[in-house]
Amino acid sequence: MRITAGAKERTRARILDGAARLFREQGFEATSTRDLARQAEIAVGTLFNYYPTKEALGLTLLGDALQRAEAEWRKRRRSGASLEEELFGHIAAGLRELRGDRRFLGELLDTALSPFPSTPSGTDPHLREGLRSRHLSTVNEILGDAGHDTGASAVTMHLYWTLYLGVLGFFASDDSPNQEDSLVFLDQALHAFVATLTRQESSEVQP
Amino acid sequence: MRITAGAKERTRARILDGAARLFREQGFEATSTRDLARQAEIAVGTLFNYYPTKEALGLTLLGDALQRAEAEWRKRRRSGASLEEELFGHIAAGLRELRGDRRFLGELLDTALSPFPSTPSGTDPHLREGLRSRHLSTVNEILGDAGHDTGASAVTMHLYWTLYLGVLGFFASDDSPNQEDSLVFLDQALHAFVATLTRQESSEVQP
DNA sequence: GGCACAAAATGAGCACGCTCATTTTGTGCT
DNA sequence: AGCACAAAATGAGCGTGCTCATTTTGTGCC
Repeated sequence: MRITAGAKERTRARILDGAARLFREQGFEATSTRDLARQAEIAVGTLFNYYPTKEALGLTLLGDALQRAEAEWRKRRRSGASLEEELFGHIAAGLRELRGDRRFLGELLDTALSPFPSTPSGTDPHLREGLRSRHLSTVNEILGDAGHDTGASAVTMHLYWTLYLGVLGFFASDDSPNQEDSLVFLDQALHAFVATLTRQESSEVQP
Repeated sequence: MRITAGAKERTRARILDGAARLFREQGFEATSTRDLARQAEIAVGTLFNYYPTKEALGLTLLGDALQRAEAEWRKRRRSGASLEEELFGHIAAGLRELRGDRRFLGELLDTALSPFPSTPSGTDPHLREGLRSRHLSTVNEILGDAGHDTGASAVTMHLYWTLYLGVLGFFASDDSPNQEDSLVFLDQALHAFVATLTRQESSEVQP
């Protein structure tokens, strides 16, 4: 049972590594679950014993990358930055980490990361919601540090998430050598967000 | 040949009507192409002679609705409104028209209407780009009427489109009886857009 | 009516993501 | 070693969206 557990971990790693390779090389749609199974040297059925859907596998890869990015960002974080600069730093760290996965990031954005829980189809809501809430809780932390309301209204956080996904989408399709356009877009999106945020709060106080 | 052309139009109408019914009743994903063919009393192959993909059929339905909405909006339009009010009126007209299609609108947003031309998979880019450019050209018209730069930067228009899709997504998942929440979100999104727009333009003039 | 011929309709068949009844494997006990 | 038994692996098979070689239909001409 002990040794078996180790073997399971090794299989899981083989799946993850193989999927990362294939998704990067061929894209998400172009990689079939049969391909993924062959690459990990297992049967299709086994693949689905480890990850409930192909999408879940893709989202796991992205989620891992974003988690590494956040850890890195927390290490390098310095105090004294403005709200916009803080948000910029956090998001930019994520983009840096996702650089190699740009291609299939774009494909997953369209199918799996819609801003709203509407999608009645496949998409495991756990992973998507996990990504979303992990990101938003860090954003709330940043807002709090900058002296803003934490737990801003649901509508406001939806607006943030919409803009964040827009940034990711732009990033995924940005052909400029150093993703400079993405950073311009990010800057613009953040300004838009902060502008409405401050308007919300000032109109809250005076009736 | 004359009579045949009429028959083709009638078949096309049967497909469209049937699809509208089924998509509304069961949703987009839950309606199979076999269902669509049966409803129109044709074979699957024939269905694909009329529309290249199931998605194209869905997008045609949405596009038609938006076109009706725009015509209606132009009729009722009154001069003297602010930029934000104008944009609000235009978008709200679209939402009104799409009210009955909210359900499958949400499903299509996720798969077919991504803000960027990244999607390498199926999705006929013609229809998506058609929807996008038709909407954006009206927005540019409104911007021009309000004395702003027409043909704003690509980045700015991407920001607009991101926000617009966010509004549609929110709308599609808004359970409030009169979509009041959607209008709140729309208002907030538009304020965000106009705030960055005016910042862009003021920083353009003074170096 | 019969013929020629393009346009349109057809449905068997493909690859896909995913399922699930069956088989194989690894372990503890005797 | 042999047995019992749960956990894991397996791949044939299902319902998708979509294709394409073949058949059917509608028309103009004799």
